[in-house]
Amino acid sequence: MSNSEIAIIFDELADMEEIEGNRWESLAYRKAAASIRSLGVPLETIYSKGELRTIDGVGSAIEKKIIQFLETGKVEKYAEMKSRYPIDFTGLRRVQGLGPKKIYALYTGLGITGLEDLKAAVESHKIEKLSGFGKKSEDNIKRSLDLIATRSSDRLPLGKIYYEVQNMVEAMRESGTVQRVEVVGSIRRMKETVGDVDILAVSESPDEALRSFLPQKYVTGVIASGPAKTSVNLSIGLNGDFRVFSAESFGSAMQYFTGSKEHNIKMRDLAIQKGLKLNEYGLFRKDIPVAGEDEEGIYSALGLQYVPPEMRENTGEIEAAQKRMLPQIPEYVDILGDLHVTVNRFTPEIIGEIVATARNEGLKYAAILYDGTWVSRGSGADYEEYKLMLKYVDKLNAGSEFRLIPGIRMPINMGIEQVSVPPDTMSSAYVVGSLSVNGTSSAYDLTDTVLKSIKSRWFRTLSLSFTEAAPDRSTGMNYEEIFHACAENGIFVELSGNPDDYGIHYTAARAASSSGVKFVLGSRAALPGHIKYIKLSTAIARRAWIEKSSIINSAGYDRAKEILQL
DNA sequence: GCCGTTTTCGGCCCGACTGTTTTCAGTCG
Repeated sequence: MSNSEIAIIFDELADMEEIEGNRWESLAYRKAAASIRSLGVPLETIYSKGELRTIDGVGSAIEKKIIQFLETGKVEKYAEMKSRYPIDFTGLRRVQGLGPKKIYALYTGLGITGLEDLKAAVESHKIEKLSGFGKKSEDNIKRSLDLIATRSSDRLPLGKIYYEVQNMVEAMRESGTVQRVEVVGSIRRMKETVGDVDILAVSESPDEALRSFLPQKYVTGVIASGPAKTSVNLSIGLNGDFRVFSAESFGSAMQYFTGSKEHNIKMRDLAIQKGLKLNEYGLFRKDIPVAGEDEEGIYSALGLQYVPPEMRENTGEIEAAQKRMLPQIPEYVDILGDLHVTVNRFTPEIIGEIVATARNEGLKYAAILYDGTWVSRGSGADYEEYKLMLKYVDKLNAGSEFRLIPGIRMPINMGIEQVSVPPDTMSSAYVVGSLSVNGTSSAYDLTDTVLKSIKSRWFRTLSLSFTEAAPDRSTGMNYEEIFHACAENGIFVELSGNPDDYGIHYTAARAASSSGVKFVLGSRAALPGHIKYIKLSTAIARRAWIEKSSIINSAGYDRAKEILQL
């Protein structure tokens, strides 16, 4: 029973209430669903502490439904409504342009209950004859269905598109037809998954700008085009929204389109309380602009500390900013080293490439982790190679400002008792204990394995990775207990934003910050070219509200070595 | 259905765009 399961139930309740015209109930369910999705802890845990009502958007009625779900696996009201609307809302809402009302119209008019029915109706051209729909609607539905068929999720991992989007924006800047271009939306917030690409530009002639500055090589189709906005299909597999604003409004436009939606609702509410009005064009008293040119001015005019984009999820950041108590999260330039670069084979060429790439990323040091599974095989060849690597690193470090920290990565389900190398090798190397969670083991077993290994203290840093790309890594593992054990035993926890290898979710990391645990950031680069993912790892720390002082890599090489006890 | 530093009742973000029902509802962010 995961949080996302119950979030889906509330989202569908929202859809059904909307069909029945109960707008506010719908809004309430929608809000509760979003809140539950952004929790870092299982609802069970919150329930067992009797704290369900502390969740934003959960009142007495929704609390009852959550309890009912946790205790019986069902929600009565949902079952009752669903019997009247036997429709796969979750599936059908993936289709662009279909909301609750249109889905209901498709159901009553054509008996469509899911994506399969919809596809059949499109193929037999029944949609265009349906009242409220037309030829264009049918074409749009068909296009969206084709897109859905090519992928399992409507969102892509940030790391899979981040760097291409940067290139695209760079091309726009070079086009010279606009004065300024910025990426906003979930990419600016560095959300783990991205549903679309939002880009803003400054130009005095918006019409012309919208026509001319889109780099053709990235655009595969146009969805909508108005005087202030153009929506397109991008070659990277997502839709892109481009908007043009004047310089006076650019800050408020950035603020508005960076989101999140929930953060903005709270911001507007705050503005109203102060007798102001906030929209994408500025912050106004009556109709006189108070702020809007830059984001800082808007936050400041509302009596808030500046909130970094990564924290804008309405999970307490506005309240903290009012009290000027936002944590000191690290800036991207504060991270001086990458503490997880994978080395499967040692050659001077590979090491040279790692050093060159890391320097290029602005780093001062990197930990190169040799795959330690050779230990269990007890074979000598790899151990000899590892020793060669140590010697080579010593030589390299002596003559360079850039430093390497040699280390070993060991699977943690392989205890220290199986380690057959001399103990001094283990104690002099930076040892990372890793566990890859594939979703087949039970949550209890996993928690137990991890706790046991933490207590045996044979590694310095815990590195968890997940082959399941579930958005909340809802394995049911007891992160709270794991992080507390880490803090108690002086073990660090690794955060990684590598898109090929899901690390600990930011919500789990944030929930753990009260345990006092310290964090290590790593790119988990398997190839030198992936060292750039250290930026995505930093983003996770920022989203998790982790203080710069709790991150080992924000220290320089000498201090970091000291902390790692090397 | 939720929520409260003017409220326990009466509000609840708001503007852009599309397509179709020729004046606006539905969807999106």
